[in-house]
This record gives sequence, C-alpha cells and structure tokens, in this order.
Amino acid sequence: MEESSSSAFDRIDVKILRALQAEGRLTNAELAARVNVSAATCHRRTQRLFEEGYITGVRAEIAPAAVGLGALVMVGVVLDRSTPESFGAFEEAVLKLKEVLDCNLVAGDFDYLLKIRVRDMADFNKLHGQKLIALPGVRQTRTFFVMKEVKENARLPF
Amino acid sequence: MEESSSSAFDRIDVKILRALQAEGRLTNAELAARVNVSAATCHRRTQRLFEEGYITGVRAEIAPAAVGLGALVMVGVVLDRSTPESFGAFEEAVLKLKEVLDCNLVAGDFDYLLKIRVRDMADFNKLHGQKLIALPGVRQTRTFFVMKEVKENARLPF
DNA sequence: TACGAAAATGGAAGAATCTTCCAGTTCGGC
DNA sequence: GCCGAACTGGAAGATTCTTCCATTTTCGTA
Repeated sequence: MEESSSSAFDRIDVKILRALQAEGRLTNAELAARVNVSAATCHRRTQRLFEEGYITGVRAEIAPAAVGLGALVMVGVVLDRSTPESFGAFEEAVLKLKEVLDCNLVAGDFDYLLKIRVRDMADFNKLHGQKLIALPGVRQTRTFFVMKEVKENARLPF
Repeated sequence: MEESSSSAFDRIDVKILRALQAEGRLTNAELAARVNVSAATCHRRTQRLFEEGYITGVRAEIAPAAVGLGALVMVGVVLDRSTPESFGAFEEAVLKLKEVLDCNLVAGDFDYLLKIRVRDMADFNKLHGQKLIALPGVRQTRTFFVMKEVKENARLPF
C-alpha cells in the first residue's frame, strides 16, 4: 500500500504540496522562503514531486461564466445492462463529450454520475436530447440543475 | 448578461486561457511563443486576465491517493425544511467540512449534492455518522461510493 | 559507540526569464 | 484625412532558474 505519513515524503514535501495547491505559480524562490529551505533544495524537492506523480499537473482555473459556461448540471445515468462491454462503451463515449467535466462509476441508484457545464438551460436541453440519451446503453437519466454553487473544487484536506 | 464571444477578450486571450488551463506553470516566454505575441504583450494580457477575474487562480493538482485520500464519495442530502435559514445554516456548516470538496444546491430529488474525499470506506463511515448527519437540518442522506473515476475535473470546453 | 557510504543540503554563478519603459503602429471616431 | 486612445514589440536592469560542488546529515553495520 501507498501511504500517508511515513515513507514517501516528509513535512517539507507536504508544505510544498500545500503551497502549490493554493498558488500554483509561486516562484521557486518564494516557495523556498515559505518552506524554509534553500532555493536549490526546494527546486529539487518540487521537481521530484512532479516526476514521481504526487503533483499531476498545474492548471489555471477559469471563471466558467466568463467563457460562456454559466450553467452547471449534475446527471445520474442508468444503463440498460450491467455488462463490462456496456460500461466500456459508455465510458469511451462519455470521454469524448467535452461538456462532461466529471464522470464517476458509482454504487447506488445510478450507474454513473456526471458533472456537466454548458452555457444555459437551453444548451443543456440540446445536449441532453442529442448527446446524453444517445450515449451507448443509456436507459434513463436524472437531471439535477445546480441552482447555487456553494463550494467548488475545494483543496484536498491533507 | 455577460457574454461569450465579442466584447471582453479576443482570440489571443482565449489562447492564453487555454494554454494556462492546461499548463499553469508555463513561463511567460513560452506562453508568448505559443500564442504568437511578444513577451511584453503576453505578460500584459495574462496580467489582465488575472486582474479582471477571468483566471480565478492557478493550482497544483495533487494525486489524492498519494496524500491518503483514495476514496471518493458522492452524497445526496435532503433537508428537513425548505426555509432560507435552514439552507443558510447548512451551507455555513458544510463550508467548514474540509472533506467536502464540492457542495451544490440542486433542483430534483435532493437539496444538495456533495463530493467528498476521505481515506477509505471506514473513514467515510465515521464522517457520515459523526459529521454529515449532524449537519443542521439534515433529514436524510443518500450515499454513492465511487468505484471508478472515469473523468475527473476535465478542462472547460471553450 | 564509532565508522563509512549514501543521501541530502546550501552557496555560488552562468543562463534564462521577468517586468517595465518607451517609441512606433494600429484602430476607430469625427 | 486627422487625432487620440489603445495596443504592440524591442531593450535592459532586476529577478529567478538551474546546475555544480563542497559540506553536512542520515543510517546501516561492525
């Protein structure tokens, strides 16, 4: 098992991860100052965190409304059959739908839960009618329009 | 209404947004090369996108499993009453729960949909029993354990 | 406890980048 | 066609990156 407290990284690494999770564009010099190590050490540590996959990427967060994606919708999906081929086909197709930001296979009343961003309700309606219900193996969907985003993509609690 | 294509930014800004959404730590020089403008212009443009709120932040993405947060759970919540005070109290309390990464007020069978990260099922069980059902006004919850993350936090399609 | 090898650290310095100033250019309104 | 506002790229001092290297720390072994 991969772990939590002992083996892979120490308190300094945790500080680096926390700092970069909050401010991904920190300069190495500033980061080094915050975690109390030299710039050289900080640079090596950070590089290692990237190379070993602890940091999977650094991304700018764009205000959705600013790029015409003001509407957020969650959709529960139930498939026709529960065969591996059925799930595989669905997943492959959903990966191509760029409006779908999240897609998770879940246990419960649905097979999948999707998180979708579109311009507005009209846009979602079109997406639903033309793309979602046409995804392979979809039996039914349940739509949850988001009326208020209380918390969005919060930082990991470590 | 705030719009989509004309007023606020042009094709160069869109290129910058796309590039930084994919690679938030691009240097200004590299970014300038990719969008075909001088470093000075690119620097000004990028600064403006930050200042005017098109870019809300830049964050490193940490591999959840690497920091002991291997389990993802979605939870639907139904409140006792549908009064503004009730919603307000719930939201205020949920903002303090660091395990809750997303919280959205939705229309449909639930009042809220939560996205939660914890170490494992045992950890979730504890969170559920001690914190979630104790949130103000919660009548019932429905839990969806995520068995497979097909797509997670994809880039905005603009 | 003492020893030695391996790993990690910080200083230093050339290379690269940032950030600002400035003069030239483009664009739109009159 | 003219003027002003907005935008552009070059240049250059200040800052930062990235690597090398000598020193220190860590850890297993005797």
